[in-house]
Amino acid sequence: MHPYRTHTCGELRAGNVGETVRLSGWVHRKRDHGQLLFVDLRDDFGVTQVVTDVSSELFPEIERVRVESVIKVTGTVVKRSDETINPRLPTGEVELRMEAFEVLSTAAQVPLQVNSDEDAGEEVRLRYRFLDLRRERMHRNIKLRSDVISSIRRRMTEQGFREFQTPILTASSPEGARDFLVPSRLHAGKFYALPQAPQMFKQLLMMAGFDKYFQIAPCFRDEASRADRSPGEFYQLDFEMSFVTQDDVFNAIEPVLTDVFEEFAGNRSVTKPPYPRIPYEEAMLKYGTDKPDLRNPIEIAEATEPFRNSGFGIFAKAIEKGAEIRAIPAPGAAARPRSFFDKLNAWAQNEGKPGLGYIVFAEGGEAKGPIAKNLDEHRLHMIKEAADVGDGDAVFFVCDKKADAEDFAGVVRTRVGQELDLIEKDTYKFCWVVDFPMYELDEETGRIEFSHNPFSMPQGGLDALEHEDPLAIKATQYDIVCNGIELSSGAIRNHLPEVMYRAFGIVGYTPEQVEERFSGLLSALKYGAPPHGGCAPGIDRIVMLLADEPNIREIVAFPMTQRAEDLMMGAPAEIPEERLKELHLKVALPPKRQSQSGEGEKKTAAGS
RNA sequence: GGGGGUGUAGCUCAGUAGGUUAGAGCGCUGGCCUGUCACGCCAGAGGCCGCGGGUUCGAGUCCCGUCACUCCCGCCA
Repeated sequence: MHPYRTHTCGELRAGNVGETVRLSGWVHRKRDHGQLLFVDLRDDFGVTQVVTDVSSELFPEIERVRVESVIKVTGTVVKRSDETINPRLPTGEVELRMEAFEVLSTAAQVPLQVNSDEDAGEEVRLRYRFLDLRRERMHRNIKLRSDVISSIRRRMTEQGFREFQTPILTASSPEGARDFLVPSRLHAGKFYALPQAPQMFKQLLMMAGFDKYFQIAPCFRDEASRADRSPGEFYQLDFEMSFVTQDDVFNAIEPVLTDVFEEFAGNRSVTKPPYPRIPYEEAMLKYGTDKPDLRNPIEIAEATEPFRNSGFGIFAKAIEKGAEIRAIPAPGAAARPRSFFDKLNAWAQNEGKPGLGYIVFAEGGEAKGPIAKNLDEHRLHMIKEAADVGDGDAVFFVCDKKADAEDFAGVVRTRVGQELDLIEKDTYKFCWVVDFPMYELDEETGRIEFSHNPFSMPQGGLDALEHEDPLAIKATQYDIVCNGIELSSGAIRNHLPEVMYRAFGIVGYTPEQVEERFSGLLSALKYGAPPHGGCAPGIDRIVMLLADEPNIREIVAFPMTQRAEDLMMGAPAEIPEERLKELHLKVALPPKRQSQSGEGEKKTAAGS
């Protein structure tokens, strides 16, 4: 017999009755009746009930075993009597009558209850992550993550993509987020950087003639975290393809995403290819964001004209000064009481806005509300047309400078959708946002900057860069959005050095500076580069959506805290003076923080 | 860098208007219990009320500072 187990804890069925078997696992729960004792034995695969009573000489011994200890049990599989079958357990038709047992590892009193759904504090969960991960929900999430990644790998390979590794120790990238730096022992005063993404390397693989690349790529960025953005590191399904148009990229990834989502979505529906493609400008107008949540059916409308020179002075004057009006339809809201509109108005004021104007189009055809009486029939009709509403609906209005009006209209759209319970449930709605602007104006400096990825191919190429208003030029760049969450950014890359020089010239780089900063990429472009493009959907966010978790830590096995500390391993940590010396480093702490590390606050699980 | 929330027993939380000895559930320890599956019943131990300062006759409670966890803004090409 195997020294640890003949079966797993999720395996035994009525068909095994009579067999002598051995199980190993954690003591999930104990029910001690004094003369009779049950142990729920748990492993990765399930739970099996073990039973013994006072007739066994081992009885006093197993009574003393604490939960979460690891034991091995040998015994006979017996059928449970009809009234003692547990239908909630796959193994619930049988139980293991204990004949021998051995404690393989004893557990101290646990700082969080593994066998309970009760929420535990974040700090305790992270400090004792190995216990937290034993709990059912986390265990399920991490297994889901593993399965999702396997499925993605298989599907990408089936699509003709080949998986590559790219360096972890690389050079600092001059654009974008803050890098994590690694000091070099061999090169005094020099540093490696951890990659923010394998962007350059995947492009270089294209230039090396590998047709289709992908990687479940670790990415490192030293930026602040959010609920949907883990501090420090995260993973992308990074892929790139040669000789492709934007449509080819979409056609390659859409079936992978839809199939992966359908595989793990349970009874939730998933957008089928082709996904809707929404130009950036349209997304900002209709949804007030560049990551529209299409589960919300409300579409914002432009409604400046009906208010121009109208009797509603506040809006009319603002329009004179360049403001625009956005109308947010509220289908069916005419039946709502006055308090509904007052509540939303108060909410808007709480958000720092002057208020939230509205018109109610009552069932009888009458237009009500503080704004309506200032507008004539014709203007009211124009609003109905623009916002595509009829009697029984209401419309909210936002009036501000274009960008601010768009932004807040988007917030109102979400809020109204929630209030009216219009958000579709149990569905994954994908779309592409396309035609991002290549450049934008920095409001503070008045200078033109890249608005997203500087290595995207500008639409219209060199000709557009030379002859068009930079702010009107679109990039061949696109985002995948699912349920209002940005999964990915991608682009058809700029593979032409002369276009690169020109594109960077517009934001003020001399050709020499471009040469200096991107020498690796540029030199590769000069020896025959295929037109290429790709994308990099975030693995963590995909798993988050599939696991239906609101926080990214719930689908990462060993996440750091919001302030990018690992409470279990105690990272980051100070290092001994000799190591600093070896690395040619001197630490110069800011004066204020110099001696704040004591206080016993840094204890780790291992040390306590 | 800025704003909000939280911090009380091993864990999750309650704690009234600033007033006697700070409570509950789970866990833990001991006792009883032969069909439970969140077993049940009885008893007990367990507290730097995050930390430091202040106001007050008196602070878990009010004020100031600080630390930790967290959410948001900035940031994330």
